[in-house]
Amino acid sequence: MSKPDKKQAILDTALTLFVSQGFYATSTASIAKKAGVATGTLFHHFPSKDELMNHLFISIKQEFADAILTSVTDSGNLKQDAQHLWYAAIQWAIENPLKQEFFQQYSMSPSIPLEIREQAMNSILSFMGALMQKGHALGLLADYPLSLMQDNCHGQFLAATRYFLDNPGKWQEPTHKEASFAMFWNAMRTDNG
Amino acid sequence: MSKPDKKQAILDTALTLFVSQGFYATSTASIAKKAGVATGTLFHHFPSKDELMNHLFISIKQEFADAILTSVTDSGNLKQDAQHLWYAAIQWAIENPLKQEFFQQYSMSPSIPLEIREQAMNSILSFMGALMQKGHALGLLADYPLSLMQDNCHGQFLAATRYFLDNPGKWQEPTHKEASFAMFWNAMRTDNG
Amino acid sequence: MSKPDKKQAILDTALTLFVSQGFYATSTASIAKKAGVATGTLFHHFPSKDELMNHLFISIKQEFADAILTSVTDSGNLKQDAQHLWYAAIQWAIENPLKQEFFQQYSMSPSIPLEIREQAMNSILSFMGALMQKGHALGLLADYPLSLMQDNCHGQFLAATRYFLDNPGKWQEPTHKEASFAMFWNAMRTDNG
Amino acid sequence: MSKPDKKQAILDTALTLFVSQGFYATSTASIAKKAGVATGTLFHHFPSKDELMNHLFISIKQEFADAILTSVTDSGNLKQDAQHLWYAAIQWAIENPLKQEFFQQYSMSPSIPLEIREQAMNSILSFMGALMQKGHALGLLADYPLSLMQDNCHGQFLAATRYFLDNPGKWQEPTHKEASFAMFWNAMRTDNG
DNA sequence: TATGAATGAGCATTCATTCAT
DNA sequence: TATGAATGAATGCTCATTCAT
Repeated sequence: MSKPDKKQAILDTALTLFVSQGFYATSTASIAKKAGVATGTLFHHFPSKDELMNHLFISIKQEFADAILTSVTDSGNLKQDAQHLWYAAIQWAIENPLKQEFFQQYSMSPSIPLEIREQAMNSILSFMGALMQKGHALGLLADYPLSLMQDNCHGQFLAATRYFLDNPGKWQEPTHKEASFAMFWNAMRTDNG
Repeated sequence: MSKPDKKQAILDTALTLFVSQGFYATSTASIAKKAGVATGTLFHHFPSKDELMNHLFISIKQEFADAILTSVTDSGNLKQDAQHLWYAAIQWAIENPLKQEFFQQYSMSPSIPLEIREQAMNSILSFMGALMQKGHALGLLADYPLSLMQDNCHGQFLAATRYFLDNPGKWQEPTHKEASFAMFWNAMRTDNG
Repeated sequence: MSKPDKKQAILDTALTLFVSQGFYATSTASIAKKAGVATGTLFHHFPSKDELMNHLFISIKQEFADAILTSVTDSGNLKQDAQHLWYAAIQWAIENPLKQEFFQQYSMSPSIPLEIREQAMNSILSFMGALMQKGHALGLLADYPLSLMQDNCHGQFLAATRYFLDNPGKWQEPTHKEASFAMFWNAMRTDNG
Repeated sequence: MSKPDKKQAILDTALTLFVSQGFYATSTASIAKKAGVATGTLFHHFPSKDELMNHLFISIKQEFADAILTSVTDSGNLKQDAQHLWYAAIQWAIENPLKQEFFQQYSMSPSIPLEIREQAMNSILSFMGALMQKGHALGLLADYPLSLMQDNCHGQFLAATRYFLDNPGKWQEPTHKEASFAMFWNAMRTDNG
């Protein structure tokens, strides 16, 4: 308690402020102040404001990836596995609203170098890609171009989390929860799926 | 008479620079210089950099809304009408890549006041809402919560344009074009749809 | 009425704004706007903002000088003549509060070139000087250094108008009115005065 | 340890430049440059140019108030005490010509918020008020309205310092020095005074 | 590791003034 | 005489970053 890990305090504060005010509207001085450290301290831990941002982006993406990877199941029923994953992903978003908001805001923003953003996306999407190919092979998923499907998948995920973030409580209602997965699954399945 | 229309030059340049460098990384001086006007001229036409941004956002949204409204058909076949609209929307995005990119970047960005963003979104989404209710009534569209469907719709649209913008040429290939609509439609249809 | 003399409108507006906001805080654009003319029009009538200010300063001083000169009497009783003048001067200030305020603010301000200010002061003070010498000669006024007396005179005048401007209504009360002259006169008189 | 006291350098330079060029004609850049610090340093110590000005105004007023309060005597002879004070006040002005000039220029200027100016004036004038009431009680001072007397007092003080500042050397001449007090005293005394 | 005063390039914005109509 | 769009130098202020302690 006497040493509340200043580095972590900086990261937490930066996350909050970047989300609520935007990257450019948040000065390093304000982060330091709100985190209870001196301005110089921020630069001891992160070489620059940009690096702080990148660090945040990468570690949040990693946290998310870890969370859903843990939830991967292999029941032999692809649809059930997909549903399990879909729910786990949205669950994470709802439990980590700040981080999800961060993701929504900065996944497409020029505030983060394209290289970093792509790296983060790929590690998640490639994982989805594997699942899709499995679905193709089983004849459960339609034979659409793979990367189109990935982008669609990502788009639906962002839309769903946006919806449940903006309408807290709806996630508890099975109607809404199940509808979100139904749309996701129907978009890609074949008539067999 | 010569009407060099400096105001339009400023808007065009701002659009290009905001998209390629981001809002904050683009100085008003650089906009003026590239547009061939004096710095003061920018502020003669727009009270502030923020207002210039808002003006851009609102007018581009309007342009888009106008473009798809023109494409509305009523053939008696809802699916065909929806397809027509879907293609028209993506067509517009492909023909106006800069404006579409602008939309992708700033639809969720704190660089634009929430109020302005919501206003822009609503005018488009409410229009989709009407179509969906019609689909519900005809038993063609699944009975999911309306605003969840709207968000999903928007998410798929963003994903599709992202895909076709990043992969120019794919739009010419019927496979991709049709697949994009198929996913969109299947996400929402009933077994009758 | 159809031609409300734009030049005069500019002067009137400038006076009001210079007094209420200060010279530097008043833009030529705001003067023009409030006067109901175009920005260019101001510069047709006055070569520059500074010249407009100088014009204002000189003409107001002239107006004041004219007003008190008109009130000069020669009753053979110097004290009565002085009182008459003192009352006339303060009366003018009370009837022209905007112009008096202008004087208070700019008589010492670097917003107006020293040369202009001195010229304006001298024409009034030299007139006072003549009166004082007369008083000396008659043995009614003390034999203090002349320019010290002039400065004192000016200082008391500014203080008195400040007081009556800040406390409107007091001028109607003989106690206050007479006290103001009494102080003025007693400051300079001899025991015979 | 070397303590270059940059803050003081900024204050000193600002005082000099505000007096010689005026507040608006003095850029923050020029203050910083002449003070030998970076532009940012000025804003590190003062949140804005206006606050720098206010700080200057308030601290100079305080310095003056301190100086004359130190000179207060109570000999039992009110006139002598008043003379002592009058001389001390003018003495301070002559020893601090820059600060006195600053006072003359900005005591009535809209460059400083009315609130700040009044606060500064009151702390000094209320002190004078106490003396005057004592004079009334003793029958030495005329029974004029108190605030009229205060304003008169202030006006004579400004006029006197103006005179001795513009005519350096005269302060050494007893004639002038004594005349300045005589006018001041006679303006307010009764025949007993 | 931590501090915070100091830096100075960079930015949005203002505004007196000009000039083609 | 009147207009108001256009100009661009000048200004107050911000902020990421450095460094002596």
